Amino acid sequence: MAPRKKQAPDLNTTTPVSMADLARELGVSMTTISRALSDHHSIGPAMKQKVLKLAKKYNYQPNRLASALRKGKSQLLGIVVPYIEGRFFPSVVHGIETAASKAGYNVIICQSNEDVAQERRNLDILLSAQVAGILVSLSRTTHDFRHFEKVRSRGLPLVFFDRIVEGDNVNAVVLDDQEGGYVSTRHLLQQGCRRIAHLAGPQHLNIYKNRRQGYLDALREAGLPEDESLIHYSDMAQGQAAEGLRQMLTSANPPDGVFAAGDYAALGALQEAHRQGLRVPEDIAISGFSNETFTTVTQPPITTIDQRCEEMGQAAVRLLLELIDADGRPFAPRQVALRPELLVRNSSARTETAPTSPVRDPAAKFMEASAQ
Amino acid sequence: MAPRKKQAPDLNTTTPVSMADLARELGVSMTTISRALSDHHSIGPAMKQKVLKLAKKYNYQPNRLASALRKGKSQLLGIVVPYIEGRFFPSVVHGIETAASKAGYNVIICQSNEDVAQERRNLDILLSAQVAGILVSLSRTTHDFRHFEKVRSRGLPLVFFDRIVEGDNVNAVVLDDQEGGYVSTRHLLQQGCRRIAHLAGPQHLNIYKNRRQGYLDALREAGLPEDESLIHYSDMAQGQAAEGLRQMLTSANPPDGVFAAGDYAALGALQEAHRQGLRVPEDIAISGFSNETFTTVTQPPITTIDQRCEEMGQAAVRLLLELIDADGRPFAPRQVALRPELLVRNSSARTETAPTSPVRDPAAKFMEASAQ
DNA sequence: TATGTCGGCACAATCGATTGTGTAAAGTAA
DNA sequence: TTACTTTACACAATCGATTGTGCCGACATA
Repeated sequence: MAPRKKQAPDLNTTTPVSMADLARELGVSMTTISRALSDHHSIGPAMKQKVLKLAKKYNYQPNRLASALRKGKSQLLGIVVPYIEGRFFPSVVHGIETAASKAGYNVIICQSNEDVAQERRNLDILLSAQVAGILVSLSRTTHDFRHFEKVRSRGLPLVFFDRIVEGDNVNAVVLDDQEGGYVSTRHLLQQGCRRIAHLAGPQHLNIYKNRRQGYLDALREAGLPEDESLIHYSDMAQGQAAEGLRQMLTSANPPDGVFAAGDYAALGALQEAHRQGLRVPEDIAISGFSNETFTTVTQPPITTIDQRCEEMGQAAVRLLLELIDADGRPFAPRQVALRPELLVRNSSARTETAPTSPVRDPAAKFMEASAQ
Repeated sequence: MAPRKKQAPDLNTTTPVSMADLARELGVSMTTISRALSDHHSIGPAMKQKVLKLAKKYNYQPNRLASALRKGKSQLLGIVVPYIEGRFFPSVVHGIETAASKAGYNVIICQSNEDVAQERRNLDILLSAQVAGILVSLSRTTHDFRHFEKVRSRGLPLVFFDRIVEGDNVNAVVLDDQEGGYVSTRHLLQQGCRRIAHLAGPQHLNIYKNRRQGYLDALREAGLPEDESLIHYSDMAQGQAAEGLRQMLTSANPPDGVFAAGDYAALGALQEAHRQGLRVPEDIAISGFSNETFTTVTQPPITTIDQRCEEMGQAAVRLLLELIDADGRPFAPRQVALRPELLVRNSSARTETAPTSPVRDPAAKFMEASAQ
């Protein structure tokens, strides 16, 4: 029935030592061991020392399962992301894991693969794993949010990041996309651009809508008119963006700057500009969005917006830990908006004295380690 | 003492239903519930139906902690990687998570940050979390492997991937780097190159040593001499590689092809070739290694070797699951070497009829979703 | 009818750690 | 010295699920 204790089943495998083993060895109760290890006041210093020493000697490792079962809470955080690929999500996960482990938590990670059903299953799994909190970035197919009600009804801390449930009764961390569009466009204006095109993304997605709004804000602030003929809508693919720019360049009054809502679109624009024999940034300045790795290796490197991936992960964990610490006490939901960071590179820097890009080159870290 | 049951502590939070609740409701023992849910033969079909129905009605979720505690094994796999950044590790993790969840396991992920001490701590954490198995890619600073002995002594399945402990008494999955160097070089030969330079990496790292060996194998097979003046050693940074190629191009007998052991080096070579006014691939063909995202967006796109990141993750999980299923029974350690995949792109494809690159463009998947 | 077999379910121990309460002995105050 | 507090530890229940064994009734066999 019970696995035989202290008896190697096969070869030289060892069963880990438990508190009971320590207690037996010292001739005290398990209570004493447990409290000594957690530095409880009701245990004398002498006894504490003895226990600590023995634990070290036997290399005692507490069984987290047992502890979590008894306490009703594990030291695990759950993450649900659409996928772990590309540049964005891995970086956020990196930030999450780093912040979590610093706080003594470990993370169990799930992918929804952009599928609501799997997102639902993932939540169930995390619930049954008794995680202490959950971090979620929604799948694209999630339009019904009832499965999160189950999490809330358990009183389990829940924080959304990047792809969030809109509303002010949720805890969430996002990038301020509007600000990103604004600073990008303002930068192009500062470089002397007066007719700035915008390669816009699908407007039913908030991120693209907000980036466009930021673009418009900057134009208005500069006293420039909103000109729909300078805005090209696409799904942000390289080729489509290039085609969009090509059309605008044939007009009587072509643009002298491009704010692309995504780096692939910016790349398409850059290639199209080259095809048209335009100099970048002298004839046309270009900026993108997302700080994809390749933006540093194009000729010229592309000015872009860094999305603060790691900071987003860290901020999400901070918020989640606050919720955990609140432990069910009333907590006013909070939405955090991270300030995007403009990385000025040569695709837009016309003046020698243009602010140089801070060292946040995502590639730098891996150049010498390109083979992992 | 015990958290009050069935009593909302605060607002409208609910405690999950347990087997005991179901048992009470049906007036049967917990044994019956447990066995009915696990389809045990000693439970009648009628009772099974009743239990299943009630479980569904109350949305019963088994407490995995309790189950794992009792059974001594959880449904969790542990991953230890140096970091979750760049292109390689996230993709492998993606493959791991996908394969694991398909098999009913979830993964808890740890970063060593290239630090042995943290790698050690991570192992301890995973042990105390009672994971069913561990997947490891070594940190760069790991030269002492004793901490893995603890894992083995617990009889816990252990599989290394990519950065492995050398030897034939470990289970491991790697890319066949030598094969990668071989097929790359052979491809360049097929394109008509006769003086192929090699931008090599640090030879104390196995991956670079093996890539170089594959390069030499292909040359020998083609009856070409080994020429050290055509090999430039560096740490694979873009600038260093460019400088290396520049020197070779000034020689009396310049190369007409370049096999770079890394994509950043290949990029440096490409840029240098352009600076020298050379046409790529007509005057000089270039191929890289790793299939970094940017290789598809350069002009021309760079031929490279895909490292089968996802397949590596999946293969590692398959091996780990075999070990888990073996459950301590003798198992002959196995080392799996994945066949690299050559992606022919225009930096090396001289003929129109050159084999076109299969659709494994890492960027394609995210082009339309560049904003995550 | 007596014995044997099997299906169907309950008892109770168990995994390992936590914790409210009980209870001695030691220390302090009056 | 008596009463009271503090110190230091043990008892035992508990978290929720699993499982070897025992038991009872039903049915089959001789």
